[in-house]
Amino acid sequence: MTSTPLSRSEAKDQTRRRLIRAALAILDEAGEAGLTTVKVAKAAGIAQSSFYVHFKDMQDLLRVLAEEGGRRLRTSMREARRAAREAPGDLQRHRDTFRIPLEAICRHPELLRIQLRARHDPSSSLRDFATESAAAYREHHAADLAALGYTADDEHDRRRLEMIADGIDAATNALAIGHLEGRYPDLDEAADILVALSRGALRLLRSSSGRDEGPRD
Amino acid sequence: MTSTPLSRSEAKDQTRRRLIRAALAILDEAGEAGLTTVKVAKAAGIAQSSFYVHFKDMQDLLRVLAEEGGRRLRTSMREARRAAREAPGDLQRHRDTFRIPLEAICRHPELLRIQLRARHDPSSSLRDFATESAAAYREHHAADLAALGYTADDEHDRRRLEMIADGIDAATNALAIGHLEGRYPDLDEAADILVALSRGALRLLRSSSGRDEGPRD
DNA sequence: ATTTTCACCGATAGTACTATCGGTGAAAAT
DNA sequence: ATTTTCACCGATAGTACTATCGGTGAAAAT
Repeated sequence: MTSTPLSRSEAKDQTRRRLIRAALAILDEAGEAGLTTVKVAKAAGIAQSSFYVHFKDMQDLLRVLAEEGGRRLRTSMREARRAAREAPGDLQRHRDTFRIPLEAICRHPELLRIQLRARHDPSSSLRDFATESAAAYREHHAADLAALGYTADDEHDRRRLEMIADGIDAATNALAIGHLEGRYPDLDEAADILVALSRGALRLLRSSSGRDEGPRD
Repeated sequence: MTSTPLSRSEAKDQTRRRLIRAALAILDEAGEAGLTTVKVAKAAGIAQSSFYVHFKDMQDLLRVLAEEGGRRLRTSMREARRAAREAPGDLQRHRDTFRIPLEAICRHPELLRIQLRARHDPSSSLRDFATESAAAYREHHAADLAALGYTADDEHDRRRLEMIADGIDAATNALAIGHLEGRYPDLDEAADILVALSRGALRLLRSSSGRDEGPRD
């Protein structure tokens, strides 16, 4: 009701944000194939041709979405890891290590869905982004494990760490999606499963490392 | 050079198979968005309009591909489980339980890729098929675990079994894809990781079941 | 031998979308 | 007060694809 008189650049910026928000929603609901300048512009309340005032073409918008989404996800995950480090007990800490990423995914499920889809779609403009994003997350997870004291001495060990990180990440995504689909109502249960999975894998590393300096889990 | 004179129906059947084969290849290379009657017909060596002699529309072809792919995957997996049951030793048996599905995936990677893609793509005609397929595989895996003697008495236990199956399946897919991408050259290493992951999870079940009749792993 | 069937063809109308262009009015600059 | 800028508009040419239609010749049926 209190209509603020917007400057021209403020108004343009608002329109741009409306376009991005509309695009994310359409991407989530209709997929990349359903994302057209017609739909995005209409959902944002402007003419189709005005789309080009804000973006060079659809590819350009997708690039922006990828950056935006990547930034959001990275922020979520960074917070998750920080929170996990600061958590109190040992079991609770370990559980939180998985619970918090699960929650981060569930907070913006469309970002994961869009990434998972693009990851295996050769026609997707977001494919490279999704691939790099998955690699970064996997390698970061592996580095975390190495930092916890698990062996990463030679090529073979490092590859094992990476495979474990990869497997756990995939399981995390699968359980988060199951939760979103209503199959696993309790995220704590899901976190417990992930704790158990990772314990099994880490036991493998410790037992084969020869020296027993691996951390308690 | 010895040209067999084909009957009309034989020739039609060959054309149909060429269309299906071409469609699978295009689907794998260009995604569902790149799958058009123009490309499929051209790749199969017929006129675009002749596509409609064999299929009502693209949707119809996709339905056939889904059935075909599902049949192939089910056959692969059934063989895998049978072979795993018949394998000799205990460790080797357990490793094979995972190695064989990994190999099955790597034999027809396009089927997995197509399924993974469709699974999260709301615009995909194959989405329902992919969802059902994933559910069937997950539930079958969970039933296998239950048959091995792990508790599945109440709702909670059954859900845990399903989550474990879900997580392991996701990890299996992730490692198979990593292998195909050249990151994990040795499938045995990947199988070992999966064995370790599943051991951790199954330990969880046994320890909480109260009774110690769970199988050795 | 004659007729019928049908897999395939080229042409084409219809649909959906992209991206450009000239115009407009209000904000911003002068 | 006047000029310039520019976010947005409607119209439209261009592109890619779908799906139908009438025609053709060889296989199949009679």
